[in-house]
Amino acid sequence: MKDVLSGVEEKLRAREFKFTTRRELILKALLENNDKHLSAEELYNLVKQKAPDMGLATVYRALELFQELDIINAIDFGDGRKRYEFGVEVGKNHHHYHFICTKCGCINEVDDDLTEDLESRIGKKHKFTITDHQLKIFGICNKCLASY
Amino acid sequence: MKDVLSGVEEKLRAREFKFTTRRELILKALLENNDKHLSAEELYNLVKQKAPDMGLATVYRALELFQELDIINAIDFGDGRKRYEFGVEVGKNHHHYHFICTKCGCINEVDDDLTEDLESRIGKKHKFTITDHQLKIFGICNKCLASY
DNA sequence: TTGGATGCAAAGCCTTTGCATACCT
DNA sequence: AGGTATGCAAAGGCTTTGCATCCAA
Repeated sequence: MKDVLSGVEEKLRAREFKFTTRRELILKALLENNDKHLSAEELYNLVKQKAPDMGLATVYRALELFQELDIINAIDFGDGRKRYEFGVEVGKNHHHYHFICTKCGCINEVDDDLTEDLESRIGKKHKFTITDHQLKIFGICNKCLASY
Repeated sequence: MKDVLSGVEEKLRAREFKFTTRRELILKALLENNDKHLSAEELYNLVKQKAPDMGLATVYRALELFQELDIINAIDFGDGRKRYEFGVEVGKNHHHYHFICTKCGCINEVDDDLTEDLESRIGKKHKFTITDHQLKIFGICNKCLASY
């Protein structure tokens, strides 16, 4: 976690952005909830507990900046808002996918090397220059299945 | 194309929805641009040429209905609006993915059986009940590569 | 000190909704 | 005839932006 923080700090400074208290708070909240795929507003509510005068716009601006620096990615799970997760460079397993229950809407992140060579095979076959991929699996989660 | 139209008509009638002229026009425009991943507004502009008094709300309502009947799927390519493509039941190759150029934003749909057994392997491994999947590949398209 | 960062409120953009009217069955 | 479908305009929800103020370097 410390590594990530100082890594981001470096990245910011390298492009003459400032490593402010607000940005650090936002980053920490993201780190502590890495698995939850927070939306901007959820993140805002979390950070507001530690900095009650935080503005929602600041959260949006920080998220935009972090995306630009390839620190986080935005994903749309179909609920009309963007959700965020850390990118490959920040220790996120590149080979994971999201299992989305179409019944209750829950999102499970799964690490699985089944997708490991998919990207390279696709790259070779089609001569694409691939930088990343994103896989969503839709279905019914075990909890919902059990409640039938 | 005729098959799809009458198939949808059946689906609508089965649930006591009406197969109206407007819905048919919208469906046809979707079919004729199957590969373009139209947004609601793009679709609206197309259909408006044939029915100038068409309202944007009608397009949205038709798209919502078609989704509910599993005729089309909504996808977010990161440009802040939903885009639509036909679902598996309407002749769409289940094993395709989208290649999205992070430089120019172009979207290429690729049919490729490399993903064919991925779903079933994941299903077996994790005991999920899978109904569908969605794969996005990000990178630089050939056109952008060439212009460096 | 100085330009970027932030809070607040307003504006933007895509999408949904209410209501009166028009249309399909 | 009766209820669904539609057009129009207003409202909603998420996100971005303008501006004055504040803060990191």
